[in-house]
Amino acid sequence: MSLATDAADKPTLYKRIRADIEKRILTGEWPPGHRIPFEHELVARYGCSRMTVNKALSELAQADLIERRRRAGSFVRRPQHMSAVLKIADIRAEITALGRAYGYELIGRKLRTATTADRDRLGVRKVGKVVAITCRHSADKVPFAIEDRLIDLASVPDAATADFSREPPGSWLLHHVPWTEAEHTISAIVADDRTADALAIAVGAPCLVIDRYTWRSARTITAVRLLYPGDSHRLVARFKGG
Amino acid sequence: MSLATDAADKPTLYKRIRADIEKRILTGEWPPGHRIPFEHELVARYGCSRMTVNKALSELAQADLIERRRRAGSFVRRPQHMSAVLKIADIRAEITALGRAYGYELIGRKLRTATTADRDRLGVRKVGKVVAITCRHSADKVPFAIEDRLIDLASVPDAATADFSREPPGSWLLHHVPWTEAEHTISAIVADDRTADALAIAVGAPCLVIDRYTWRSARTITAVRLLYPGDSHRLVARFKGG
DNA sequence: TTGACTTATATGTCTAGACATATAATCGTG
DNA sequence: CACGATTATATGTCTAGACATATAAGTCAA
Repeated sequence: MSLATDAADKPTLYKRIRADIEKRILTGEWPPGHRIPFEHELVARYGCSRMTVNKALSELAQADLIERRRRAGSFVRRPQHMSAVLKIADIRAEITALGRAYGYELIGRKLRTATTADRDRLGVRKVGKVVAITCRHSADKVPFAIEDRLIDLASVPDAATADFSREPPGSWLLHHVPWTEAEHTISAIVADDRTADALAIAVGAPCLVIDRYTWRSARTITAVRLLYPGDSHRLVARFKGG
Repeated sequence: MSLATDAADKPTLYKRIRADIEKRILTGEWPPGHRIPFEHELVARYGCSRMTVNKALSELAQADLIERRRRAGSFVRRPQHMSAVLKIADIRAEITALGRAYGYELIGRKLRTATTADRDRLGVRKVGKVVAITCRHSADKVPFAIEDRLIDLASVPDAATADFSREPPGSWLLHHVPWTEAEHTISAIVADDRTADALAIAVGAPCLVIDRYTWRSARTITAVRLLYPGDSHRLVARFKGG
């Protein structure tokens, strides 16, 4: 055993190996495309078993920092695309996290057989029932966002009887319905009369729009459009890359 | 040695174990907070060694689907926050991927000692040199985005001599400078005179704004503001969760 | 030159153990 | 009952092997 570089291993060995390699990649010492030492070389360098270096390299591969190719070796991945993790919290959580008082108001709720427009929006072909909800979220009594949502009752039957007059549909869905995939589209618009009125902003003021579609295994659950005052709301996405 | 459920293991064993557990979580059979069987129970169920189930569980933990607690067991994580992966590609790649002709035009480039405003924007305290660049990206001759960028020369000395009259600074940086972290802020504004003119849109039209700050190990590299016509540009974020 | 076959090799997966360590649960004591 | 000490236990890490498998590289014949 006798480690080549044992230097008081506070963290565990495989973590040190992983950190060592990560550092060289992130500093640019090992640029994209560079071949990382073979497992047997790292085994010799760190004086450990192959399973240990394998664990370190596997985690780096899972994090997309390196690419492993049989017989060829492991290589530093090139910064494929700048991808960012956008945290889109439940609105209530978002507001309370800011230390502001959360307010919620149900504006409208309709249970109806899906219209052509509804089916188009949800991306379903079968005719079925849907719940359409419009509501307003506020922070310290100031309008924060307008939510316009459609829920497919074929996927979420419980939504027909859920009480959305007190609990926002977003929170209810997040806690009652498991989802597997979703898609956001972010765009900007200017407020028309109705929007301006609902958000208590001027007509022609900028608004940030988030359209979100949520599925559970290829089955649409809900489609929602969130409207935020564009000058006061910001989406923040932090990310890491190589 | 004699699998309890061996059923023609096309994928490898640990992958099947991982997929089995993942499925139960995603279908809601094991809701957030549910305790996953102990490793020794899974060892008995699948008739394999502990390292194999450990690998499956470790990957699920790395993917944030479960949480592991010593002595207590492994638990399904509650859907903490809806986090989305926002792919923000290099603009040139984004446009060519749409099958449109990419156009680039350098509007202004200045090398100067950082002003107070520059230092504030880059988040640096020391006085140093910066490069300020303004340029326009277009798709099929139509203005697509206006880029307003500041590069810290202390972090990226090569940027002083790089030729940004032909290559967009975003592409150049992505291919020449490794980065470790970045932050995006997305908001909406309405076009003022200068913006409207540069994007060939009407004054008062909505614009999507992306402010991006990029660092390499706590050191600011660049700050950029991208302005898109809000009605024609959309940011798409797909994501998966539990 | 090209295509088909062979070989060497790096990674992929797995085993049957081991000791370390954090911590939930229990037990004892003031 | 409250609180500190003890114990049991599940995960965390690691080893020294093994065989599987994809594939880069080399070999040879058409």
